Amino acid sequence: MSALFPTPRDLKSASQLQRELAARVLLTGDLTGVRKVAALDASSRRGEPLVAAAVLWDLAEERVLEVSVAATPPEGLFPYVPGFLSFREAPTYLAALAALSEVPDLLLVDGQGVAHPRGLGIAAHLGVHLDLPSLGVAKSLLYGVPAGELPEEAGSAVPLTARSAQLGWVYRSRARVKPLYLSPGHRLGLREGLELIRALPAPTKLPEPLRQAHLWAGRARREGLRGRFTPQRP
DNA sequence: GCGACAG
DNA sequence: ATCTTGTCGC
Repeated sequence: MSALFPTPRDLKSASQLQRELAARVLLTGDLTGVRKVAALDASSRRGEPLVAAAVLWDLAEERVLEVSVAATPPEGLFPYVPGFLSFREAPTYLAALAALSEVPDLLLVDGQGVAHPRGLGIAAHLGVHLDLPSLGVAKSLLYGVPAGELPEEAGSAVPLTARSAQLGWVYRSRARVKPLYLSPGHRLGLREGLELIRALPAPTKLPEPLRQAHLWAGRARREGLRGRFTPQRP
């Protein structure tokens, strides 16, 4: 169920590993058969466990099916270094995913997909590791250049580019809010990634599944919650 | 050498 | 990521 997630001993070997895994990334794939997505987010404070939440979301019914929470003690955490986020957060995400009652069809991850200096943001890393389609949804830019001005209207998007190639999209989920940075992680096309995000409800800047994951991770950290939860059906 | 830098 | 009061607006 859960294979090894290698933790490099330094940033040199970490970069090497990223380049190797980036070569396995597949940037094609559509949404056929994608019914349930798992949204992942984490919450942490210095000196405390890092808490991750996985929210299983039903695309057709537009609702949370279940939530799982996992944590990793501070001693076992890779430090946060820009460009190496997956080594810090992915192990806890894998634990949260393993605690779900079923395997999702696609991962929605808070962070970059292939819009990364070495082509392996956390969404791409998780996608390749689990061999699952994945999409990165970041709240700020790490790598790449927006191709032009982003219109103020909700739903607008402009390509996110680097070295004359498109890596993802700068996307406006709501009018007059800061944009999101989308990039496929694995087994998903650029257009399909945008299509998926546009199909998700977005009452706020973040698409609802990710907003729920954010809320659960924060609440779980503050209240010490762990395990699996099944929200009441309306 | 300098600036940038997901969460 | 987290900390943190008030404030503006529906």
